[in-house]
Amino acid sequence: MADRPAGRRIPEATVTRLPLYYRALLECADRGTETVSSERLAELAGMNAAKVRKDLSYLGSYGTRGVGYEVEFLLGRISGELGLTQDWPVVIVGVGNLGQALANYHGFGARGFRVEALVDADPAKVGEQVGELAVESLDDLAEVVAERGIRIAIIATPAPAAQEVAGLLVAAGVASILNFAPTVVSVPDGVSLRKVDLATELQILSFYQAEQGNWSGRKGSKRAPGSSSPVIPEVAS
Amino acid sequence: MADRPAGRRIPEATVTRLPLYYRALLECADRGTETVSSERLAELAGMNAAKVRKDLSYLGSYGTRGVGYEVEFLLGRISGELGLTQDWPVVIVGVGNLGQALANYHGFGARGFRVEALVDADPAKVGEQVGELAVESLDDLAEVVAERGIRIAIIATPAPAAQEVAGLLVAAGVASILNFAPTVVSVPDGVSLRKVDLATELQILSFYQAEQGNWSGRKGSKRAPGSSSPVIPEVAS
DNA sequence: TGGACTTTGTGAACAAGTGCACAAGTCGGT
DNA sequence: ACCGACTTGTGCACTTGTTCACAAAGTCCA
Ligand SMILES: NC(=O)c1ccc[n+]([C@@H]2O[C@H](COP(=O)([O-])OP(=O)(O)OC[C@H]3O[C@@H](n4cnc5c(N)ncnc54)[C@H](O)[C@@H]3O)[C@@H](O)[C@H]2O)c1
Ligand SMILES: NC(=O)c1ccc[n+]([C@@H]2O[C@H](COP(=O)([O-])OP(=O)(O)OC[C@H]3O[C@@H](n4cnc5c(N)ncnc54)[C@H](O)[C@@H]3O)[C@@H](O)[C@H]2O)c1
Repeated sequence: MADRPAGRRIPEATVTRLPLYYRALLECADRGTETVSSERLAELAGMNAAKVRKDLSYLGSYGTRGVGYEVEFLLGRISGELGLTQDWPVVIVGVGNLGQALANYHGFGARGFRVEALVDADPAKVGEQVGELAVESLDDLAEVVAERGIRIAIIATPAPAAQEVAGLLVAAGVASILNFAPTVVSVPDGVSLRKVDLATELQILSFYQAEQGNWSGRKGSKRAPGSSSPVIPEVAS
Repeated sequence: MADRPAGRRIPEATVTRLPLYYRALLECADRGTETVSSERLAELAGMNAAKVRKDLSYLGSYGTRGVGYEVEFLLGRISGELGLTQDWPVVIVGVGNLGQALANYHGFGARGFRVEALVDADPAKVGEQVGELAVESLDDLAEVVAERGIRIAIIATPAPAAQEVAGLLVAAGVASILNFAPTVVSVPDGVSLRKVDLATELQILSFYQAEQGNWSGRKGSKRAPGSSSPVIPEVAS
């Protein structure tokens, strides 16, 4: 009923699912669907209906009983909450194998982000053109970040450089970091850090693989084994 | 005390952390450290000591009070649990931007995995050499998987192809899939699925960014905002 | 207008995960 | 032997997340 979000705090688990709903809703919108039920949305997002409803309820009561949720409206609501009403400029530090793949990826734009700068420490790489951007020097990082109002950074350097780079980024004013280097990076309080670690993911899969056969039916649930956080909570330095 | 693991079931949250401890222990081993305390290990893994101890206790009681854990022994114990005593052959399906970066990545070998085959649907790509491997045809997927005893696959195709590819993989005998395509993929019971979604990660960061300033001190904890699961539990089809 | 049907929103039970705090071991020195 | 310093292992309280199940609210149609 409350048309106002009110002062609730959105649980962390819910936040991690909002992007999923967002994606599912975009699909609906593309198809021209006007409204979705929690059931349908759950199906599209690979989730269950009760969870969807509870999650959405944290944003306010925007559903209509007997009907469902208005796709366009909910999209606006979620993108507002996620801060996707604008395109965020992003800097990628470390333009190697992975950094280049990310730089060439055109899937970010559709999701609220724009790779705005590429930075590398290797003088041989600086000046090189990758897609529509030229690689800039690590020495100019602070300048690049400040001038273009960059708040979000992706670290794609080798592990040993990651912590140092993170420090530079924070000093330059970056407040959110996505780290691909397989190492623990700490950042001061007030900075968000998430990480993606391929080897870790594979190892988790490997664990359940090793359990093969006897994991199925675990706890009687139909839940697939590999789940939850590959991203560990990072504590302030 | 118990030298035997006994019949405990390792909690999911713990499983996702074992690779972290593993990595931290490898560092210790490299440095020649013989034993680590839970405190030290926690520091290296970006975790807290109590959690480390509790997690390790699920593997059995392998610490020595007053001393800590024997690095080599614990490494063996964890790699055993994670099934890393052998190198798992992995197939990458979709050799585009991302697939190539992954194929060229030499960080897997050090962590118990070996990219054994590259598969793509594009005839123009088939036969192309990427690193030490030649790209093979999607038509030969089943054969490739079967012949080389592949159990783990990485999907790096465009989103629309992901579900179909997953189906083929499962049919071919793959039991664990790591999906990079930003779409929900379902697999039958008995198959593990994890996903990595860049845009989702960035959106989560964006959420906390939007909250900037007022999230700090949330609940009085020092915890950085971006945490928990970017990987949602996938349910069997 | 009314009644059958659909779907939301949420309280409450349950399950999982986290962190504290401390007893119980272990060690090295005396 | 004993002591003091140190560190594990874990019971317990607490927090967070998930699921159920149902009343309330709305639609649709006759
Ligand atoms: N390539 C992959 O598929 C892949 C997969 C998983 C994880 N990773 C991780 O991602 C990171 C990058 O991997 P990669 O394969 O692209 O490595 P890479 O060696 O190809 O590229 C690293 C780049 O970082 C640059 N660099 C080094 N130190 C730097 C610094 N201090 N500041 C800025 N740039 C610096 C190097 O010049 C190089 O261009 C690594 O930590 C790797 O473990 C990569
Ligand atoms: N490139 C990135 O940095 C990046 C980042 C995040 C997510 N992703 C996701 O990873 C996936 C791959 O991205 P990309 O940039 O490498 O795309 P890409 O277009 O460069 O490569 C996709 C490859 O998959 C192949 N392919 C298409 N259909 C196939 C099928 N049915 N079977 C096997 N192969 C098939 C294509 O021939 C192509 O070689 C996409 O889903 C993308 O959204 C990519």
